[in-house]
Amino acid sequence: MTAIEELKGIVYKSLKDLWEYEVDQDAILINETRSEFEGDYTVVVFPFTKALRLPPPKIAEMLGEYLVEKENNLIAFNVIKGFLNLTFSNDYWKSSLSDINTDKKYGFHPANGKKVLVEFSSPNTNKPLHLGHIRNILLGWSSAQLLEAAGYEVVKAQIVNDRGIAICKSMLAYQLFGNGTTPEKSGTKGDHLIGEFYVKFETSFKEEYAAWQETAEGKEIYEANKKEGEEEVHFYGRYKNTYFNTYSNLGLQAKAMLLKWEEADEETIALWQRMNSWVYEGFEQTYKELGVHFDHNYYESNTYKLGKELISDGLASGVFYKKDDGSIWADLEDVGMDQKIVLRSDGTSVYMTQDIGTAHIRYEDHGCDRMVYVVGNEQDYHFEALFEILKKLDEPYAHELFHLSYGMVDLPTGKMKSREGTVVDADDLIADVIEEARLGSKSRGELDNITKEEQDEIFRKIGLAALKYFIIKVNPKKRMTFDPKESVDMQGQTGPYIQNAYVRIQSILRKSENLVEARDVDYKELESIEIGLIRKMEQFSAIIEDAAEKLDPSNMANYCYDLAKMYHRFYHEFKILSAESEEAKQFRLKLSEAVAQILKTGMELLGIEMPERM
RNA sequence: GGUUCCGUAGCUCAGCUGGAUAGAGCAGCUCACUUCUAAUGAGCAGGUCACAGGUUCGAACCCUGUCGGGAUCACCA
Repeated sequence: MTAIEELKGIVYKSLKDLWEYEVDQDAILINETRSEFEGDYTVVVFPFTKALRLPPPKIAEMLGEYLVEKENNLIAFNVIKGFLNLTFSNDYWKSSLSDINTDKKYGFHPANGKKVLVEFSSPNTNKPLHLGHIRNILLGWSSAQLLEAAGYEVVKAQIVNDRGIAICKSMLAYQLFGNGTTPEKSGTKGDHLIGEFYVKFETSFKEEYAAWQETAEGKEIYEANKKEGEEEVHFYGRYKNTYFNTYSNLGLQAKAMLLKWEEADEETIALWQRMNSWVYEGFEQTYKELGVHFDHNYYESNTYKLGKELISDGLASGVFYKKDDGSIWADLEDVGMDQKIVLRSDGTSVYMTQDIGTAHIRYEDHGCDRMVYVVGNEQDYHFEALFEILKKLDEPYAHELFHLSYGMVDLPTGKMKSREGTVVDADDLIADVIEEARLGSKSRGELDNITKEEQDEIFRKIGLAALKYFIIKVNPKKRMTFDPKESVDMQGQTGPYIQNAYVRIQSILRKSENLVEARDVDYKELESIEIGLIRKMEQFSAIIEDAAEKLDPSNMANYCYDLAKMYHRFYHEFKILSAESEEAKQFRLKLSEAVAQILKTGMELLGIEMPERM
């Protein structure tokens, strides 16, 4: 229970005692008192005026008197208009600080007996991870951590899109141009190697298409199918898919390969497994660098058939209907959407088919009360439809599904486009920020007398903190601009800034000894910033709850920054080891220790590690 | 065009279920290291919260409309 919640209960009871007024709990609003006023917490009494038929200042005055008289922890109040500012006793703050010091899991919520599955990352196996995946992974990971801290049992899952035409393109290009190379032979990370062949396919296809456009057949098609006044460039751009499916030699081969794959052709499967295994090795390395892992991997190649059974069940029970051409559809018009295809006329599965099957099997595997899908907002409509379909299918978990929909990541130069080669590669980005951290640290010389291994570990922590914080601090649902220059910044509102507050505290704690419990320290006159820090820390639990509930880690990121900022200011203004008295020193050491603890646990929930020095 | 998300300082972002004079960082200009880590702190400057109405004691926040931007509306994922 947080201080504010506790206070709410007291106000509720007081209103009843004083005026026999049973207020709606939600109507009680309590904030931290703004710094320009005297007091710690502020009760807003405007909402009570109507029921009590008294002017706001009068209510505040009476309530204030009553509270101060009744509550030992409250020692003073003042009223400004409809705001009742309450001041707490020093003993209260010291005891609150001790509560933090003695509970390593301060702010974490007890288990609530519910299980939630969080799906994130969900890569395709035909190319390496990029900046967009990083936002996804960081959001998924930190949301999972926050949910766990909020009392849930959490399963972290990814669905690997390991089959389909895309991977066949890479496979074909490898057969045609690969000369039997491997990650070892080429010295290229597995996922990057496969990505190269994917690109190779695309460029070859483009050449083939361009040549075809010059042929008699190409011209003929253009003349016959162009729209009124349509230029060649525009027409051929639009026609690309049709060309791939009907005329392209490479397209034909890729599709043949997909067919062979579906027929479980031995040679094709062997190649597919071999190439995918390279990709997984590559992904694994990137995940490790990012400090994330999964409890359960699902593979599209294993689950895509499961959906089909559910579709035929749904067809039998009238949830779906079949068109004349054999394709199967869901009618969602009763919930304000349109018709959605769930199975192609040739009986092969679409994205939706697979997702229906995956949701089902996950529930069978884990019995989750909830499932969270971390997927970009370009798929908002798809998930809305999926959730509706699962409801119609009467799936038991269907009402507890959430799409953590996040905005695209733009570059200062505009959108990331793989076709234009403006995609920021995840591994490159990680290497860059670590290098930047190394340069910054070297110029400071603070780490000169520790081993190279220890240094490297610290550079990694600092660099990744910069990168991760830069992305996580932004509200997930917002589209964000990723400026590579700013992402390696280590000053101001950044990960390293927060780490620095922690490191400063560790440095002090290394030089101190014999810490005494804060509540036993005979320290009388707490500074307002000292109280401010404790007040801030008291919110930690509420921030965890809020961030978990809203699936919004940026909440926690901003909180950690606020706390670090306040500590930096405190650090500058007051001496700790050479404080004016032994009592002040003891108190401030405990205060610093608590701040370090909250910063560390808070940042860990975001997947950001703290170095002991920097 | 339908649906949906967004619009806050030059730039990147906070701003709680509506609460006191809208906050940070970056960039710019000052200042503070013989001192517990200056990856820091203090200060200056910077705003028609896209616009117009409405709801109310009170609106950046809620409602309606307008303008601007993104996404989506595939037998793609």
